Amino acid sequence: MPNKEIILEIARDKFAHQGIPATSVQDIADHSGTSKANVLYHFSSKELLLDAALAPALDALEDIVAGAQQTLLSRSSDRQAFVDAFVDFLLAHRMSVQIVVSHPYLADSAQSLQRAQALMHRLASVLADHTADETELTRFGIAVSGATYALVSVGILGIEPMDPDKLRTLLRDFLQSTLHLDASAPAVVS
Amino acid sequence: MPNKEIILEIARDKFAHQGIPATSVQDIADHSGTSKANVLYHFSSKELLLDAALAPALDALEDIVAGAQQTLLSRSSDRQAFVDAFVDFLLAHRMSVQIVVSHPYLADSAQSLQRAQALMHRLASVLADHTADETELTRFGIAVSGATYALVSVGILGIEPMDPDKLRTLLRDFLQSTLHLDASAPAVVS
DNA sequence: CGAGAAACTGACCAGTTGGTCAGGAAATCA
DNA sequence: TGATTTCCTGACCAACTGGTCAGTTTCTCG
Repeated sequence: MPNKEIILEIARDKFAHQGIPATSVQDIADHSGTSKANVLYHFSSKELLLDAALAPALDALEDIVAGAQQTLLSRSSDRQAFVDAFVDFLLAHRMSVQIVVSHPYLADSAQSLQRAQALMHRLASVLADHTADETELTRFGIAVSGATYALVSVGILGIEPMDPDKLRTLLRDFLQSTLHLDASAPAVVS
Repeated sequence: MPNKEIILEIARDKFAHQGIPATSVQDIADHSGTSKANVLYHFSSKELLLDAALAPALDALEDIVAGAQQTLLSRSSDRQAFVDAFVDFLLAHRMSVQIVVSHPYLADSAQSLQRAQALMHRLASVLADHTADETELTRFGIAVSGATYALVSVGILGIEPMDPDKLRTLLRDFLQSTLHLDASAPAVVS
């Protein structure tokens, strides 16, 4: 495994668990067993390091959004598939998701966070059936943020992380009901 | 209005919107129209400033938790009242709530954040009917975190803050359903 | 008025931040 | 082998961090 990937792994972990501003390049370097100068040699700046760390997750999210946009989620099976894909995404990229969600205020100081925000907005629009309805958007925000919380349950409540399978089921049920995607098939066409 | 209160107001706003580590005492001083030295004269340290800023919210939460613990939420009306009180709390102290929720990783570096964590844990226990059931705890986490998100909807999605009344209704409905407090009255006694 | 307390300030401190740079190892390739 | 590129480092920089302190202004109250 190349050293670069290790640094990214550590960076994700630190950014997620200590917050971006509280995580110094020095810090990441130390835990990666290298020097600060080397980290900056590979990634030029702290911001670009963050961008590199979040890139895989954002690419994955991009795919999900594109997929949802294509099917328009009109059929029940489409929506079912979407939720599954989204939950898989959350679990696969939990660190990155945690980073993005817990730093909304840094959106204009880091490109990747801005990109993430734009993606979420697009996804919300699709889910809200292109109406950009205020309530529906907020509901989506609740669902995503809440689901994210479950991922990092070590957070506020200080409880231990759950069993992955149990978590996956919980998230699926939660999203299904919150997004009103569980019932038969309410009107979706504009 | 005494200058001290202004500083606390600014501090809450800055801590909530920029994050605690990214908000310097200098920053707060500037926006309060005073000097850094004066801020530290009143609050001794950044940490104690944070404690002072969060105190009102934590006191209010303490009351809510104590109330819930007393009634044990066994009657439907009790639970109804709890949700109402909790939503009122969220709306009244949205800045403080945002601060606490978005800085779980600083829990051991600030007393008030630790206290907040303990309070949430207590509340979760009461809601989970003293069973400390893993799933139920996580569900509570989802609800609180998700509801909090709605408060700061300027966050990820970059949408405008909602009309307070609409928001209040949305939060109430959301909590009711997520906490399974809406139906008649499932068994609660141990 | 005048004394004492409270509020407030600029200058200063040691430590840390992100970032640069000249140069040393290590790998690659002829 | 030697030349070149890639990887990596310590030393250094200006800017900023939280915090201290000696001294000044402003308020309070007799």
